[in-house]
Amino acid sequence: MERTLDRVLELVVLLNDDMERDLVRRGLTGSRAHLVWELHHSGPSTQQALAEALSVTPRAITGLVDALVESGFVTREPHPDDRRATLVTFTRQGAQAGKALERDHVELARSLFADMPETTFRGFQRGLDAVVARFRSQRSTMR
Amino acid sequence: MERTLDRVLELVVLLNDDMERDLVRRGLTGSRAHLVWELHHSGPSTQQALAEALSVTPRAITGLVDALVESGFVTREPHPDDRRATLVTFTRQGAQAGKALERDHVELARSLFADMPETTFRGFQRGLDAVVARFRSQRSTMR
DNA sequence: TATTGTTATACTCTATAACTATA
DNA sequence: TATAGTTATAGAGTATAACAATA
Repeated sequence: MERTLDRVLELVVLLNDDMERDLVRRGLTGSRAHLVWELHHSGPSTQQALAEALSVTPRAITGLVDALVESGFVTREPHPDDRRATLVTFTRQGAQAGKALERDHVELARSLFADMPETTFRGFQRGLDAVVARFRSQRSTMR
Repeated sequence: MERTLDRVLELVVLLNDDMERDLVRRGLTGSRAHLVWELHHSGPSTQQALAEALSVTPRAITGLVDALVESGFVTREPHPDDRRATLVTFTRQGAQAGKALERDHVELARSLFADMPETTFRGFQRGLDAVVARFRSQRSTMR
């Protein structure tokens, strides 16, 4: 079982490195890409909403948005109903980056699983679901 | 396939959070724990060797070792044959932490897989090996 | 009063570059 | 010359706390 855990941890490293390469190519860091990814799926969002989505303090979002504004991925637009809030919004470049990340994601899934024998893939899926389910239940027990 | 990749990425997050909790309990950060883990498996090491093992610059090792010295996990001992080098060496507290990490690791493997049906576990192993093998070959192609 | 986002401050991890002591 | 490790400097990401503007 330990060997299997080590193999999982090896996969984590390989995945992180691979995804990081894609991001750098797109002019993003991991944290900024996470924000772009969130914006891509949720549309224009308040920084508060982003803070919750990324599980990070509002202060950290300020920094990430500052960086993404400067590099031309997003703008801060006034919130129509709440003058305290801003809506972080894609520029054209940002929207393109969001779509590119989506494509990279699909491509990664394909490159990992596409030519894997059907039964192997099924077995992997089943075990994976079991592990995640077990983890989730442990976690909800802890709180 | 995308759903499966998402599930893998969910597992990555769950694993990171879980391991992070263990480390904090032991008074370590992720990077420092990585160094402790390496020392636990390799014994007293030069900072150069640690830099290569952690895939990080020597400068980063200086910082990590400084922090671990200050918190009482390691000491810098003179290298017997090379007066330029230092041997980063466990204190008693550090050695205990190394063993504790080892126990946490075994415990994690158990909690993940112990009561998983044998066939599910086998299927998971097989798929996992296939994914990692595919990743490794891709990577070696790239260099 | 509560919420949104900011400034102020600090810590961790990392990198590059210049330098010292040794090999 | 080359190597081991340091100082100097910088940048990214994160956190807490105090604060301004608005709800």
